[in-house]
Amino acid sequence: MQTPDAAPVSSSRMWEIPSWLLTQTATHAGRLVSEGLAAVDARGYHFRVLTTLDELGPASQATLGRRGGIHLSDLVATINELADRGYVERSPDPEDRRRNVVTITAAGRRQLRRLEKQLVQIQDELLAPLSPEERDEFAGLLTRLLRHHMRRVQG
Amino acid sequence: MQTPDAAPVSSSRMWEIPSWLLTQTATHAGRLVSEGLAAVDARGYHFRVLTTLDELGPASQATLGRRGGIHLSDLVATINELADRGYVERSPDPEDRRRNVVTITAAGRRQLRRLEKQLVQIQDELLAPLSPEERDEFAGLLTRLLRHHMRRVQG
DNA sequence: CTGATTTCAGGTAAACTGACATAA
DNA sequence: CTTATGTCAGTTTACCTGAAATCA
Repeated sequence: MQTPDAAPVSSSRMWEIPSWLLTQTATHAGRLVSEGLAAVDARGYHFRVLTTLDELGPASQATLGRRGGIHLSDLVATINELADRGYVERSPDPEDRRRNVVTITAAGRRQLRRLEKQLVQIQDELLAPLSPEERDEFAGLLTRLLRHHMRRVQG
Repeated sequence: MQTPDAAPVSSSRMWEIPSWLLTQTATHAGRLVSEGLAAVDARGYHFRVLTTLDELGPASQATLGRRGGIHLSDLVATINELADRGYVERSPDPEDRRRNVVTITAAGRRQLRRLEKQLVQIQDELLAPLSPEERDEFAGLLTRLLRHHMRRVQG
């Protein structure tokens, strides 16, 4: 048979479009994160919730959602998963009976350490081709872009 | 009532994680692209297929999928959508009866120009906080990362 | 009343998996 | 036989919408 297309992937024009470069690279990053966290039975939302809890202390779900950048509707399922695994506890807030107070457990803190360890490794894999200086530049540029667009949508 | 969380969004620790910066920024980019292309009744896959067709000339769906970075299963629906709008034509390949030959139409080329125009504007919105030199740097870093990870998975 | 909190039911785009019939 | 192609059905992740019940 003939193989009329030798090039493995991607029309040359797409490489000139930053939004395409960005979303494609993010897809690979997402895969690395998913796989790395799945190795310790977790996913991205778990880290976001646990690290926010570790930083803030016990918090309501609404607060966790805002600080962790997770929609409240998704938070319900995430908290369910974390509670099933014994990493958080959900109890009613006596001071405001609408609220649940979510608390990280000792097992949750241990799991968070595992997630952090995985994430350090994942960053290294993600940024492998870049020098330390370039990694800083890259993070700096992303931070500026992200700050700019966060203000535009839901400041 | 009290507002115990003044900060609008995102635990400080997440800002130190490049993969998080990357995927979050890509989410904003994806939103800009989706909205911008929806304004001309299109989505991301449409541009990828049309620009690849414009660059390669008539091609089989398998070739389009490989060059456009789209799974064959998703290509079927994308070609259906583009054919419904009169932007491409799908006809059997006489030389290989398994294949369809997909051809861009004149209307398809006009639509592609519209998509390109939208995308230029979108890039400007996405990269607004960066100087021209920084935009080049940013694209260069992304290109190196993407090339590296494309080889790792499906070289 | 308004407004905040939690929950549930659903919808999206993009990437992906598996299966199948057809034909090279 | 194996391999390539096109099609269909379905999953996953992250993000997002809307509605409802509860309560401040």
